[in-house]
Amino acid sequence: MADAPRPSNFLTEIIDADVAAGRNGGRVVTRFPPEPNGHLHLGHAKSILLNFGLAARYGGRVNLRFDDTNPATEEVEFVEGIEADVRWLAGDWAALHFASDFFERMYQCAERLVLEGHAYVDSQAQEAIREQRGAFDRPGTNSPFRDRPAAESLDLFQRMRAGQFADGACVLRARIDMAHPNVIMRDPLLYRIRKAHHHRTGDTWCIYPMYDFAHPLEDAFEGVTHSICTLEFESNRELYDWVLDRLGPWDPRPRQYEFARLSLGYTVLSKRKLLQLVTEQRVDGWDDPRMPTLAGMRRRGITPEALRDFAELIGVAKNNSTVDIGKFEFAIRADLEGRCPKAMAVLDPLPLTITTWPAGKVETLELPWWPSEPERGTRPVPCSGQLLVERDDFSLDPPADWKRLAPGGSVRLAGGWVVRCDEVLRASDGTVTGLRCSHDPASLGDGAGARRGLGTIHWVDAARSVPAPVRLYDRLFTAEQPDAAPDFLAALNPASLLVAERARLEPALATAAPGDRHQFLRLGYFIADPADSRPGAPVFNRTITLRDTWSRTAAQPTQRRAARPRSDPAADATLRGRRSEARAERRAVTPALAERYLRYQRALQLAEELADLLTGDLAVAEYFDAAVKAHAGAASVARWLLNDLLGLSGETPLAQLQLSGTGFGAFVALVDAGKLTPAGGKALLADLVASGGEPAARMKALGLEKVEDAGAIAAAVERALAAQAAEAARYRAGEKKLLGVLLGAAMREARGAADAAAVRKALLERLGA
RNA sequence: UGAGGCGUCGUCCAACGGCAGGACUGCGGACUUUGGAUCCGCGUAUGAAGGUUCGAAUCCUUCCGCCUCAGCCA
Repeated sequence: MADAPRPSNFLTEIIDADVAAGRNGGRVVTRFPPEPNGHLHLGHAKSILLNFGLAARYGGRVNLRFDDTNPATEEVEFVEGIEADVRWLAGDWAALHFASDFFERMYQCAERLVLEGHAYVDSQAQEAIREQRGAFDRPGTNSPFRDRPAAESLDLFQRMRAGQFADGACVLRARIDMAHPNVIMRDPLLYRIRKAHHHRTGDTWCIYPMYDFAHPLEDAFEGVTHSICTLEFESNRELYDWVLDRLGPWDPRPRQYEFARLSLGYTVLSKRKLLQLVTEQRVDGWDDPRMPTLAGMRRRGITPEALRDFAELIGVAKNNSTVDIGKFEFAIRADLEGRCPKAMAVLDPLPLTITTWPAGKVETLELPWWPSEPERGTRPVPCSGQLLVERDDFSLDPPADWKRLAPGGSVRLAGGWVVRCDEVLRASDGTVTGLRCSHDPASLGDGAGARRGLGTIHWVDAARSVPAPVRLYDRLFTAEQPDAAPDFLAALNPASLLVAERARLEPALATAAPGDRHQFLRLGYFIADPADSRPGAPVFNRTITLRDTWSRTAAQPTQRRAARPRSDPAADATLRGRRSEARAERRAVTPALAERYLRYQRALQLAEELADLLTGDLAVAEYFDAAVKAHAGAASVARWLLNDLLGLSGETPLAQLQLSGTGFGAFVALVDAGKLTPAGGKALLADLVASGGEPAARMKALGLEKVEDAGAIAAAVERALAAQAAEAARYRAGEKKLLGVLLGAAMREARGAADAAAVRKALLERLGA
């Protein structure tokens, strides 16, 4: 399993491309960068596994780095906890780093920024800086200190370091652009004064770098190639690149990528809320088995392997999504099923007397730890005429499909005999206090008296079982989305921890070592509590119940959710687009565009929509003009430009393309003259955009000239059918939807140069349709 | 409102112009000395509209919806 190929995702695609391109010399270095201000949880597990997994997959390295740039909230206790958690989950890292180890280098980088005019010391108060930042739709304003001489900023910055200013008196800011559309880029803070004791550097520093300055530098110092973080840092990437671009050169030059953080049903995964649960004592500490922390899950009995399987199950993408908790539970059960020996315990005992049992007789059954694989060993299980069974397994008034004990009914004792309930003992208040049963001595063992349809229940011997508390953990929240409510504590499950104080274990479980796991037959998976359990005085935690198809039929969660909000087509049709409006506004202030907008419609006879699309940007309009000058077919020039060229050019402005407007016009002329098929046209255009050249010459060089020769088309069809023999057979057998595949293959054989209708006709004839 | 990102079965993830697939859940069945496990079967999903194309989840346009950003937190 460990060697199974990990599924690919958008990150592996990026890295595949990087490795193929030889970027960073083919190296792959990742990092997991926690801030030591809390304990790791399941969300971090996804990130850890991702970073460790990527490093392993590409033969690279992964570092553990503590992002300890804020002395106010960070503690050594968390450093130690996090190291233990990461090691438990993912094993060893290549190198251990602390951001604080880089403080001197970061400071030198900051001085360089100041010297080169990219940063300045701002002596304003926090409130002034905040007000000057502007808003999403309103540019900010410059600080009065923005243009103070570099030498003055440098002196101030050095005095900040020397401790000559109080907290908040001044800050170091990047000089970028207070009107930047990305608010993050409006002269962000780089350093602040914080006269606090740091858990590693003590009182050496009184200025500390901000995340946006420190993080890219830490990555660069460590030689990280792929810096993977969560989606909310997308806006910060621009600043990440800004910092590195001004302080390089770097080798490797790190790049930041973002993925969607994990969100899980019936669970909260936010440090703040988890901390609140702990401080308000809603749970018993960070390692309470109900907590989604690594420490809690470890104590709950969940294994690192289960977590790895889960991470693989949910994948990695950029969609914000909430994973069904059932998926998590599936991963846990699947893992535990394979590793837990099975034994018996009774949580809520009900005495059962076997009236037909010889008085005083005690028999010892050798029962397999793994019923389906008896060769893996057995344990002795004592049995007498006085047993204990689960109270839930008896019903005075059973439903029709009841398979357990009921008055007059029979059931098999797991690993033992079939018993029949002859008499029910009840207290004066009606409570059932015991059962009297008769047993069939011939029903023990394989095949002997086997009876179909009989239920099986677990049991322990009354005198020879051992009492032990068993903690029954359940979901911490009753709402699937606790975060959705104003107060997530309202969704706390009052029954998330129930203790079975009267539980009895079969003797073999009494000596379990802390951390030992077992399946308790029919009840679930349990672990001897790593902290509180002792051999001889066991305490068990329930990791998870068994899948239960019987009880779940009672309370059925509704499968169908509220329909996704749909857009209203009628409204869509009548609404004018914002982008369209933006283009109209640009035309209103740009006569050159307005003039073209009208001319395209009148002189060139273009539809209004096309004219609109072409006149939102002067560069596009000019490119179009040049093309039309070279080839008068305005409508098809417009169509090819808008539908194909814009897609192919991507981020590159048209003016910077290898293919000039004139060349593009020449290209469209070829298409319009019928020298090229549309498919061939697309292939040629892609080539021209990628590598330039003269259209007609490239067309000939690439062999894209339209093929009309029937013989050539027939040959292409033959080659396609030969290559797709299996699909062709399936098509002939009736899978008509495969025509597309066969046609596609034939078109490719003809390099897109053949007329599609002709190929289709030839193909259908050849297939005997 | 400015910028950035994301929309595919109930849920999560694939499909990179050519057969919309896998996993979870649910349902049904087989088997069973765990109502477990195992095995088999069952799918009304591409947010909407328009365009390009022989062919669109995928390319273009427009609209709709959701998420993130205005800490001297990370």
